[in-house]
Amino acid sequence: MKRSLEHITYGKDTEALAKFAKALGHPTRIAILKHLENQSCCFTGDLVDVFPLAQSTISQHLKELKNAGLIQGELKPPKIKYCINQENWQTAKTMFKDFFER
Amino acid sequence: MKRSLEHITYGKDTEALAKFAKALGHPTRIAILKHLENQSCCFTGDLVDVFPLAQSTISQHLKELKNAGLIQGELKPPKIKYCINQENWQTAKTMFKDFFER
DNA sequence: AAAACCTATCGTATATTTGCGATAAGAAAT
DNA sequence: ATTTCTTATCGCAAATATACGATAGGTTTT
Repeated sequence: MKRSLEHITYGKDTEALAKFAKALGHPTRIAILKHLENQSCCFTGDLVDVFPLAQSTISQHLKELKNAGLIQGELKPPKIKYCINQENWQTAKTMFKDFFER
Repeated sequence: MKRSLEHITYGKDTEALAKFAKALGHPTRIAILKHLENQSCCFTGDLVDVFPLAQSTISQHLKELKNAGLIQGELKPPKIKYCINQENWQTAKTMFKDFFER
């Protein structure tokens, strides 16, 4: 890349929406979230059993969802319970809604 | 990648939602769509003037949005008028809404 | 203390995305 | 017919994403 351009920035809302969308832009992550919607919460191991993916791969997807703020992990030794981050979930919901409503 | 796994497939809706989300997962594409929402339609050249990106880059983003079905191009020689694809827009809107509603 | 269990992280390989300039392709105007 | 205008596509380079196995880190159990 010859990105000499000084890193274009957009409005805060534009960046935020793109970030959420990016996190949702992989079928595995959608599936994980749908699973979380049903269970409300679950452990990493549960997902490893459900999906034909390596444990490290699942962990990586969870990390991205966490970075995007869509989920959060609660230490439940020796496991980690992942839940949907309600606050950010609502934010994302509203942002998508407003975006599509025009 | 050692993707020996025979290409995991998910439910149709999961794949479709991920595809929409992926297309939305870049700030430039969000910005383009927001622009289209205001103007309802516009030409490639308009966008080249608005964004500090090469014409080829804009064209590529438009291509991805078109592939995702979010926009459509109408031949208006010698230009091409891009508009939001109303039908798919509604589909996407509903899919995101249903996804976030739980 | 050692073993077992669960999850994150590292290192690596490959695929995809993003961006650019250059060029091609099409129609309109001269 | 040539030039001009507009957009798409090609070829390339760099960054990012995706996936895996191996390993590390932390707790609990034995």
